[in-house]
Amino acid sequence: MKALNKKERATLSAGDWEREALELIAEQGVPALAVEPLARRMGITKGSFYWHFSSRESLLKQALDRWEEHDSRNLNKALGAIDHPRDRLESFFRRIGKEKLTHEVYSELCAASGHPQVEPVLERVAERRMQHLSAAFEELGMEAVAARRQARLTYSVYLGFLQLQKQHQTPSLSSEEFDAYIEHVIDTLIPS
Amino acid sequence: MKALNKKERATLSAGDWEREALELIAEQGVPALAVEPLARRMGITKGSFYWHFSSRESLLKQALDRWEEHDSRNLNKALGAIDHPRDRLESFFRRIGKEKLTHEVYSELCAASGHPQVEPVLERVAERRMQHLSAAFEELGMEAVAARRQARLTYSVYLGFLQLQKQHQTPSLSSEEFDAYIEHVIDTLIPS
DNA sequence: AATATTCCATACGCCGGAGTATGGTAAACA
DNA sequence: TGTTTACCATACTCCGGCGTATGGAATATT
Repeated sequence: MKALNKKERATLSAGDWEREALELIAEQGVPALAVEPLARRMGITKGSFYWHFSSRESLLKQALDRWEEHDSRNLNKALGAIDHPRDRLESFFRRIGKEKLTHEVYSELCAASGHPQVEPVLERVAERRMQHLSAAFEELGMEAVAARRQARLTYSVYLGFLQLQKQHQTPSLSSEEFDAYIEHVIDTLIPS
Repeated sequence: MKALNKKERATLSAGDWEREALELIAEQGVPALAVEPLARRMGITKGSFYWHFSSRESLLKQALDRWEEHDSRNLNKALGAIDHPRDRLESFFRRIGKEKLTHEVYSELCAASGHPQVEPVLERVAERRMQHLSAAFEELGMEAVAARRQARLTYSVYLGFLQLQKQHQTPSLSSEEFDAYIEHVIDTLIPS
């Protein structure tokens, strides 16, 4: 009865709030991140929240920081281990299916790209990722400028896919049509 | 003094409200579409609004209808006149620079793709446009399934470009780099 | 054991937008 | 000219989120 597993903590930490905030963002978007609804969702009141955070803004900032760092580490871990650049690029697309929460959050952040807190995060993340893509294309023998263009194009495809996914206009992630599409995308964008 | 040009109408119509609503959406997004701010922006009070519309929801519906129809006519007018499918596809991308308001609205609609009123509009519009693209690719000799895939890919590039544009991570529309990028996109996506 | 600190609940005031009610004014109409 | 009718202003109520204040319970500290 008094055993506190990590689901029924006796007390909450700031990290708990941040994690829940990210889940809420993933589900309902940045504008839906409100203190009282979030508290209700956690079965608690905002009296707790304002002990851990000074404002809604500060929660958003912390949560975004956490997400960005997590995403950054993820990018290096996933792509840093792959030697051949072609495999790295391929993995970039195939990984859309995995890391669901992270991608959902990113998708919602894109939808809130006007928000002053969100904007700089989006810029840095996109820049980092395109840098990775660009480097891979250079390793495949492309000129710097051409590689950068190809990286932008490739990243656009990724962003467009996320958008179509939110509109339910994309084949199911577990269908053969999805695999065929990915195949097609890779063939089109990645030089052999 | 009593000459009523179309800027200083003696009285407002529902259409006026819809047009202003679309401009506001283009500037600040769907969530920013609120009755009182919109009224203030028009130098009037909401007493007028609730005479023309029953609710905020109904304004949004009407405005979206207007936009969708305008966009649909636009699509046919712009692409229907072009004979060769390659030119048609090329024009599809080059037209991003023109029709600024329409594209800005669309961009904001994409950002609000979760909204129940917006969702069906987005679905229909994307479907219509991809249909056009798909048809053009078929005319260029592709199989139906392949053309459809290529259309989805092409449209994803378009959507991704809009997203990057909102994040200010795209070359200026009037730069040579922009032209070069478009060129690159066309070369990559459109079979010669 | 007494005190202090940590964490949370409750109750407030403030603000901004939605929608309603009611009244006013000017143009159209009879 | 008197009276509708169309259009708009003003003044409300209601609601939901933000942030504050204050008090209570549990845990740690001395």
